Amino acid sequence: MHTFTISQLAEEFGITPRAIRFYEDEELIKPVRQGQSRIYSPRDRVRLALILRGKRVGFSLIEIKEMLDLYDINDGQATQLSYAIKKFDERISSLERQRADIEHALTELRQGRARLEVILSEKGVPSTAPRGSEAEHGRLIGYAMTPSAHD
Amino acid sequence: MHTFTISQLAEEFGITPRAIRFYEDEELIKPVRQGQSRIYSPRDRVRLALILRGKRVGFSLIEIKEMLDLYDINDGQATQLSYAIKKFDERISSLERQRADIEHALTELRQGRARLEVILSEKGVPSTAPRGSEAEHGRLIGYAMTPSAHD
DNA sequence: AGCCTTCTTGACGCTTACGTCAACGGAACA
DNA sequence: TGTTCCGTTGACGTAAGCGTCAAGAAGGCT
Repeated sequence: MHTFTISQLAEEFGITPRAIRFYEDEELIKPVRQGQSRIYSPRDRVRLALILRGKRVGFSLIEIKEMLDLYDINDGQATQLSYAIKKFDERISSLERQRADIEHALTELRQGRARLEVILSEKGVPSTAPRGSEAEHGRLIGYAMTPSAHD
Repeated sequence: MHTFTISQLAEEFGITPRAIRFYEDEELIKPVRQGQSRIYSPRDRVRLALILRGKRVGFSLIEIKEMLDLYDINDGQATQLSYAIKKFDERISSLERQRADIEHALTELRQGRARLEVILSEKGVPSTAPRGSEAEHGRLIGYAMTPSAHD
């Protein structure tokens, strides 16, 4: 079966071996040992990909560990399963909210960009190609924005 | 005009005064002073909301500060405007990617949840109401997942 | 045998985003 | 006047997520 060294994975994912060892310290991966060297299986590689994806969407390593542990459950008791489902639901809600936040931020950024384009072209320098919608005048986003972002 | 104290804003947004003062140290907000006390305007309040939204979507305080500074530009030079547009584009790309990651994660979480439901009901305990799609058998996500999450 | 490269295990350092005292300053109220 | 609440400014502490040496083992090349 195909295996990987730590630096192979590090290069493939654009991280350092140090980071990967750290994930092992935190018990997110457990590669087998050949002598004292670490040997990573395809399964370990997938876990690493999941770790990095988790990080990108804003999870802490501890949260990622919890989720990976949940992924590994396939013989749990009913109570454990219910707990897992609850965890998943929490995670889903959190992510849905994060997605909504990102939509908001994207809308604002696109408007801001359009506004900048207008100012720029008004100065007689039609440079960068426009990317989104039309723009209006007035101040850049800012105070007009609806402060709907409470917790 | 309506103003706010630090603890009013802290309570409204579910954070501590300490955090708000920290944002001031990092120059993300600049409330006026009445004697030695801080007085927050509605504008400051909106900035605070933007800071928290930025945090939720994974930006660092420094990045948030940069963006807030960009929002404040309305008389910049052409070169500065171009730079700002570039920054916006980078931000937009980053956010679009993050959104895609979240979509992936959500899909996987929903599948995982469905799988857990199946296992649970097979055990004869039809408890929680299903939330999304159908489910299949086999291992929970895990190794079967396409490791497409590279950088 | 000597050297290079890649791996290992500590161990300390650093940044971010605050928490947590400590000590003090005013307004308000009995 | 004393106490009780806000508020303030340091200053130090902390958790997360690694970076960065340091020092050594282990294999391969010449």
